Amino acid sequence: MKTNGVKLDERDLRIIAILQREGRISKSELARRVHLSSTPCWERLRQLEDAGVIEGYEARIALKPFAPLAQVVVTMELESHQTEDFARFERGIAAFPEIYECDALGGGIDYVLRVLARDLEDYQRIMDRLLDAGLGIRRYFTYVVTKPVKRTPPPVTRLAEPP
Amino acid sequence: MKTNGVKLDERDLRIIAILQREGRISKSELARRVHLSSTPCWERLRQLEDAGVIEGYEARIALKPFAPLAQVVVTMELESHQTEDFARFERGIAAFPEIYECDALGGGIDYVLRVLARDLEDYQRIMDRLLDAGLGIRRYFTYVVTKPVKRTPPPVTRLAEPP
DNA sequence: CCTGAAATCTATAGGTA
DNA sequence: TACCTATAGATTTCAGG
Repeated sequence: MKTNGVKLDERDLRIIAILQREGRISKSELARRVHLSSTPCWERLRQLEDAGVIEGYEARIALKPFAPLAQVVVTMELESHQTEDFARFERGIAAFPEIYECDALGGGIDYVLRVLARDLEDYQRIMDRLLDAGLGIRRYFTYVVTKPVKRTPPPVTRLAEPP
Repeated sequence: MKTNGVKLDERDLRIIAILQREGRISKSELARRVHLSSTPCWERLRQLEDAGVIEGYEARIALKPFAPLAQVVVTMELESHQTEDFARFERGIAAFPEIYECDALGGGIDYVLRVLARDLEDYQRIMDRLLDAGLGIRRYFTYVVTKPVKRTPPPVTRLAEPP
């Protein structure tokens, strides 16, 4: 994947903004929206995909039909902060499909994770397994999601706009 | 949107799992993968969309090409916890496109947000505007994302599997 | 960046178990 | 009800200007 030196012009940004919200729009409709005929639009799209700017496409699935469920935000602190400690932890959580998001943070918390479980008992079982996995976790805090409030695609195209 | 009383069988779950990772797969290829001819597969897909199980489709965009940028996780506590206080806050953040995720939490933190900014100065300007918006914010903590570690679609289909 | 056209896909009609 | 085949029309992809 090569993403350096990619020049994104207005049209590329518009293509990106549209696909962030309508990932399954037809290519001909997309071309219409950005005022191009289908070939050049298609070529831009292919380049954006090949360059890794567009990483992939995902269906967004409602959680409601899968209820009951527990969506949990977890903050974590490691015992020790050597490079290898972080690496071990990060390798470790890869093996937990229930942990579907994880970011390393600066500022007093080492990691924030998201866990999807059937209920809190299931969540606790997952965490017990995680703690038993020897990943050097010092402590963690559990916050159950009580209500999803807002969710949009990351507003990346704003970053390219004038302040 | 009606999502109650939706019965999801093995094939629906398989369709969902595939579309979570390959949102732009063609319907004929999808049918092949779930061992159906295109018509019944197409009908299932339409029902999943109409029932709101599939909420939409999104392109996943790499952040790297938009660097420099600052991705920030923010935890928030409100001054007061009446229904109207939460409602005002939630209405308020809707007006901030830079805040692209927000969940209400149980357990000592009221909300966790994600903010995408150009840099930390830009982030601070956004937070200043937010604090000036009169949303009843008592205090907040800032955690800069130093490294995205893991990200998969929410593993919803696991919820329907036997423990 | 365009046109044009073959290959492929989509959406529907009509039929079987 | 759930699946199948067949097919017209739309879309995608690519060659050539």
